[in-house]
Amino acid sequence: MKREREVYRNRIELLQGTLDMLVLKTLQWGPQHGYGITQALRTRSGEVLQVETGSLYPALHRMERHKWIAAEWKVTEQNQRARFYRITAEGRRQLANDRSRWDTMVAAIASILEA
Amino acid sequence: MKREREVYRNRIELLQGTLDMLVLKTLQWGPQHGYGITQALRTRSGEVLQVETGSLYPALHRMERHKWIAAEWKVTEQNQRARFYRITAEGRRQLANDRSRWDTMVAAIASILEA
DNA sequence: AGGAACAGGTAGACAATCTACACCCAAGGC
DNA sequence: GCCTTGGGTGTAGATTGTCTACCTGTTCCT
Repeated sequence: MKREREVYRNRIELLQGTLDMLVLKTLQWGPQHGYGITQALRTRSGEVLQVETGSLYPALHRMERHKWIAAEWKVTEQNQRARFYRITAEGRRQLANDRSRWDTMVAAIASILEA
Repeated sequence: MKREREVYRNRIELLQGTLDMLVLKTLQWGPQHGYGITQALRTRSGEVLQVETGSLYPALHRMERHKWIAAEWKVTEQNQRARFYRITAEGRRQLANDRSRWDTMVAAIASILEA
């Protein structure tokens, strides 16, 4: 287990399967590019969530294939080209689904931990 | 992704890495054998958490190797031989650690989802 | 004799994530 | 002109926990 490493870092590996939900949620705030998503998740979580590029980009491509998000090349405020993603209607459905599953699971775990 | 399956079942695959924590917590209520742990988690979570034997037994063996739990063959009330596990001091430390990480992550996710 | 429930277990596939790279561009300093 | 820093996208390969789908054996009840 990776958890045996001496230094614990707050990678989302602990919550495998929640990255998609987090990305979809981020895109609900407005279109964003990969780098921007990473930063948004980091700052909005109080520096807790660190998404690796090796996790993020495959996830974005996967979600694009599933048509949960749609992409477009644009130029950033820094005048750099970047791939902007926006959430689709299907993505919103997926997000609602993920959230409901997440809430159920967290409640279930809580009922165990607080027993 | 496994999540593409039509029927969603509440397997802990969604929260990969939390099984150890749940098992340790269960053992804090008292020594228990594998089959009993599965049932305890299922009933105490309101039938939400379904731990597969193919996940549980490898996890138990892993945790025994790490000395988080210790095992002993005994006979159940049903007069069947079973391997009873109890949590060790190291296991309690691990549990505290896991819990703290879990709480941090859940709070971080919540801060994203509720933004 | 047969079946349901109890109990432990494994082999092999799967898939998300991580580590560690590579590449390109823009802006600013010197 | 050159170099560094930060922005931005991406992949290959390894790791690893979990799942699916099996198997074995026992006890108890009818």
